[in-house]
Amino acid sequence: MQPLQIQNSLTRKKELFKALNPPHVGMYVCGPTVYSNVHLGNVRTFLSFDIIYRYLEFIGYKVRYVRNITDVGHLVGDTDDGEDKIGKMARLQKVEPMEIVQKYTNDFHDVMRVFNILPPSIEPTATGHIIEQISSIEKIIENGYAYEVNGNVYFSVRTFSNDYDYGELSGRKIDELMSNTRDLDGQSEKRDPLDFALWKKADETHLMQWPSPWGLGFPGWHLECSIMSTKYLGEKFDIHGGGMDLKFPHHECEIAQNVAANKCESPVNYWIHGNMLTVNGRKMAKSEGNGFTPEELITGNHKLLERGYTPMTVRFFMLMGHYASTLDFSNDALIAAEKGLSKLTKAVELLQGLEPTANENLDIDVMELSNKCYSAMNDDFNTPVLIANLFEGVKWINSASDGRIELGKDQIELLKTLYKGFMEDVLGIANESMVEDGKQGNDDLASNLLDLLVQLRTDAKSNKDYAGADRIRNTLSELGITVTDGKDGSSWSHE
RNA sequence: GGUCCGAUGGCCGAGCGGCUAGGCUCAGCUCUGCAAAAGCUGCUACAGCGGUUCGAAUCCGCUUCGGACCUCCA
Repeated sequence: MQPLQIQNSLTRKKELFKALNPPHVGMYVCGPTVYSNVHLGNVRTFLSFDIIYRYLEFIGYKVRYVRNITDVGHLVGDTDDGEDKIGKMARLQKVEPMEIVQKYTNDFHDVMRVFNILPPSIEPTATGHIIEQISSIEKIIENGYAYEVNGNVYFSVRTFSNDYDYGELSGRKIDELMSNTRDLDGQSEKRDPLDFALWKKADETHLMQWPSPWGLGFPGWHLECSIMSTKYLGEKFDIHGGGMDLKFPHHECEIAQNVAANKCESPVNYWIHGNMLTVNGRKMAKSEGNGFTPEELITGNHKLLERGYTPMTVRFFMLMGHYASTLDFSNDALIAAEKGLSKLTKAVELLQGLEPTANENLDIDVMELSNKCYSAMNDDFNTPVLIANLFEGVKWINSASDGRIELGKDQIELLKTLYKGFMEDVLGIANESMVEDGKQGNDDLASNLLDLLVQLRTDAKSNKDYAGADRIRNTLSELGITVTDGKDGSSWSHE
């Protein structure tokens, strides 16, 4: 097994990864609240954990990857008296809450597929685990860390912090939190402003409600993740991930709930937080109005976009930065990524047709490059360094293809293994034409015609009819077909 | 106000005590009928000011600027 180092948010240190029960790994990632379309910032987080999932599998772990769908309990606004997000959308659109849930779950899945983000092993929903949440609340009350008021149940942060460490993940001190608590309305029921809701009473108008020992109501937002991670991964598991913005209070509350319910130690060994996607230096967020959807990005139909970009370009762009750093979105950066990706994929295509020479090239050490690729990923999933390494190999492939250097059979085979493994399996860079081009099937005729045109142009060239040759190339170029002369003749490609 | 991050060449973005990633852009060259592609070469940067060290983009302090969290957010 590779010596994998992970930056652990809990300890704020880079640590050697040790699975609790190798080769099995349990990983939980906070999924979306399905009340609206996901935007690109959301995609970045799920992409980051897609890479982590892929790499763990790649180096031989069997990962049970749980990523939830939040379909109830996430409230709108500042206080615990806010409306449920799903319920609000249902009311506004005059549909059933479950229609909202279904619609945006579908959208989420579509987006994940377009970006080649793998589905998790289990994708549980909050509404599917109401019973478990209720029994967990009962346990927390029984253990003395929660109390009921008028059909609402609150977690007592103060009581909990007398026995355990509240704030270990986010580095908060409970007294500082106290002094910084804002004065909000609607918190009179709570014994302490820091307390948070485990169960909320539903009034008659509330669209989503379930019976409970405390009357009709619905579960608090933080609870579902505690429940579902425990249910599918156990009281103690390996990795918990999510966006940086969930660290506090969401993840902190999750830990507290787990500990309070099970009287156990900290439930997660490695916490991993993905950083934000920014626009002009500011976090992309719905509230900022600077977020855009994957569809807007692909079509280019947005005021911040000069034109559209393919999903793979976006995926590659995001992987050129480290998951734990903020990444700033810009047209220039996307264009750079687009060109870089094209260079990389072309080289990989060339690699497939490379003819080996009799002897290995002693100046080129493919094994060393391969080791460098592993090292990069072992160092906290450093995809930018991995990509830099992959570009090293691109030079060899292109040079070999141009006949400037020679590569032996073993070297070519090793390169193929390397690019298949790291490009496809780890980075998840799929062949774009295969992903987007469903219409390729009926292109046989066009393809044959193009071959003919390129042949005609080659004939023209050998007759030194350069004007004719250029006319064919220019006309095709206007149609989006690029004709390229190589040492083995001319070829065409379609953007 | 509190807590915590960050400031790297024309742009994006790694590195986090010595060995000066990578991509994109730009310029020159090679190849080519011309292009394109590819290859080679060049543009040799680490916010500012102090300090520690034989040696600092990397460690420490201060200053300036930016951001995140503290409230829903991936």
